[in-house]
Amino acid sequence: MPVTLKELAARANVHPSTISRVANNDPGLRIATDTRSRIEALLRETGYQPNGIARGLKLRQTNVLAVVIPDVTNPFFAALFRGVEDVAAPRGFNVLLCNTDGLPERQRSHLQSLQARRVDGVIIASSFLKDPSVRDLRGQKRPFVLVNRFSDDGEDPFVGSDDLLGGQLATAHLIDLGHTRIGHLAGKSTVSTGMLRRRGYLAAHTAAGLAADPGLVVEAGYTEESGAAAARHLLSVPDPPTAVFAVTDMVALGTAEVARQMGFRIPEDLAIVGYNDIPLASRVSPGITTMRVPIHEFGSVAGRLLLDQIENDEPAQRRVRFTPDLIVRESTVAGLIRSARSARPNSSAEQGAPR
Amino acid sequence: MPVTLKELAARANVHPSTISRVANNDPGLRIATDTRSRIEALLRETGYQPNGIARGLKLRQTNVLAVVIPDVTNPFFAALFRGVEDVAAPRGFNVLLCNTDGLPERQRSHLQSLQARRVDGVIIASSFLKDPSVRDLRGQKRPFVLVNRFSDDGEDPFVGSDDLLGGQLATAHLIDLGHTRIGHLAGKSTVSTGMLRRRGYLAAHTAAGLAADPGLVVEAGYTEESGAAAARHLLSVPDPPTAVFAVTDMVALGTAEVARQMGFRIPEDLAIVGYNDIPLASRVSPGITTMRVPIHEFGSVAGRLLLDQIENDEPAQRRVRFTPDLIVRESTVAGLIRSARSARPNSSAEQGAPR
DNA sequence: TGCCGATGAACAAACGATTGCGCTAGCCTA
DNA sequence: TAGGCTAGCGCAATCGTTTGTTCATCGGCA
Repeated sequence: MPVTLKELAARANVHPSTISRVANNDPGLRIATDTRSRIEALLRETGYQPNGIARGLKLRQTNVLAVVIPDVTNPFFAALFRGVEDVAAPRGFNVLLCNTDGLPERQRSHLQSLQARRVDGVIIASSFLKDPSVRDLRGQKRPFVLVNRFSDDGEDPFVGSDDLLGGQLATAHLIDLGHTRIGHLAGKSTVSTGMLRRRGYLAAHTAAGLAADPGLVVEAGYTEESGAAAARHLLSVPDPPTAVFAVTDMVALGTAEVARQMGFRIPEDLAIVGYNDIPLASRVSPGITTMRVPIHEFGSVAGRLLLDQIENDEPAQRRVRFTPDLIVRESTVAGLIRSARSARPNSSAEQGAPR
Repeated sequence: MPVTLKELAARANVHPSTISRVANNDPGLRIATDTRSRIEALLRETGYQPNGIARGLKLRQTNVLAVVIPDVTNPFFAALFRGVEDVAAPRGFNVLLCNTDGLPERQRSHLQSLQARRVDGVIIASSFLKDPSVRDLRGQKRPFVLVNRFSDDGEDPFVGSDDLLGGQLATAHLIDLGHTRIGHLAGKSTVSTGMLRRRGYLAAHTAAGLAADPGLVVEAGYTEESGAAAARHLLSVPDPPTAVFAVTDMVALGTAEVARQMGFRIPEDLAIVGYNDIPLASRVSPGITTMRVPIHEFGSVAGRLLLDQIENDEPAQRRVRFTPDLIVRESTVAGLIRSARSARPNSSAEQGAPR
């Protein structure tokens, strides 16, 4: 059992409050030098660590953040989390990780538990456009930041990419390559990324004077498995598309796998574009053309936004949106020179800037 | 600000303790039915949630676990974490995630912070053979479980694979293929996995009556980058090996990349075996031959061991070791039929059993 | 009527820290 | 020598729960 203030006080023949002030380096504390050194010696000797629970109760601050994501085994969310922890740890915050598997019910129960725990702030990367959980959160005083997906078109603090533009650029790339029958393995229409990227897909068609075939848009979810299932469906229609824009790289990977199984050559029979540029996208063969977003930065910026809210006690309703960059690989263009430089994320590449 | 017991008590004209007992469904509580229903209505109406901090202070239990790993963007550790959370969440525990990047100093500071926070238990996957942090942990009363790496040959609760056997099987596979000059991109000798897999590598040589060339063993760390650097080194010697056993799949991936750059064909000029069978191993081309271990189960078993310790308040000094399975892919054997079945993790495959 | 046992709920002491305020010396000054 | 100032600490309330104990009331029974 760790030592308490009371025990130390007994050993030093002073009142607990005195120890507390010395340990916390209370500015403006008037204390005799010998008393202070006696106490400091005791603190060192015992390695006293204040009980964080008691401290939290008194100070109404836990120094704990929480990150709520669909699934940390998805590399996108793992990188996101690192971004958060990298800014939180140096500031003395620990971070809880909650996986929802995309289930609203699990998200709700996690958020409820986090509320009971009185975490100081929450970062949510699993929100829906209409999300009771987010609405509850707004009602509480608890600071939060949405990442990647926003909710309700609200004015909540948010960090993510310009998904409308991203969807448009991805699709325009396929149009530029001469494709006219372009499919879309869409995200859920209940999720902002799904809605906006799909809208971008349509906008690119309009801008090019092309008519998008509604039959070529199928909802594919966000996992590799659901993507594969949707792709199997899409590629089985009588007149299949010659190219697809997948809402995420994971969906693109599932698609590539299914396409290969069905005898499509990539990119000759089917060109594929993904989204996010997760590390996997550049490692598989063929490399997946994708929209690069600064994933780690999503996390670190969101973390900073959250910590500023917490420490300055201000609403800080900022919204940060990064512009995604098209990264062209072999899944859309055959015969690319696959050098390390072009195939792997390149740190000197131009990153989208907040605007 | 959430509602407190005291406020509810005022509204219901009863003492806070009465509310508490009703909320907690205190068995053996004698209470008038109308009082009870009045309180229950109030609880429902206000959606009362006890303050977890205050609760934790009183009950000396936080219902928080912590997982300490090198880096969650490494898919191995991400899967491990999921295993933990999947058993912790249903039991009402939240899980803190701490990344150390393999630095003892960061591990120490994390563990100190976790101690201050009074987490109920810790799972460590980043321990060293001689690890002051682990020794400190033994000194505390705080339950913990080591995963993947153990420490000090101690009797700490542990979940991992039989690394000696794994190293032996991996190397024997290369010997079986006819290789006689086999390199080893070793883990750190300060880490149990590094030490044992290297020992297994040597044992396989001995068993086959082969002499291992000490010049072909280089320490490669655990990241792709450090693995690549070590591989560059190893492959530059005058008489380079025709095969290597890499301590992890990440190191194997770095090796493959470097080998390709240096003009080695895989597996014709250089065969590569990894360890862990992370999802990436089956997705890259050529697929990486590796030793499969049940990663998710590492986490879930460790979580269960830890929770049992916490809830039953017993030491539960169990050690669980899984036997790894050799998964052969194209990085050691050319011309394999790359079907989905053989290239992707197969859930019906025989998993190593605890022994 | 008087006593006893249930019954129903209040009381109060924790848990371990933080912090505004009050108290007691000692010293200086007038 | 009395009064006041200040340095150096102690006091005690507080954060929100939990839980052993006590207390009042009431009905029943002798």
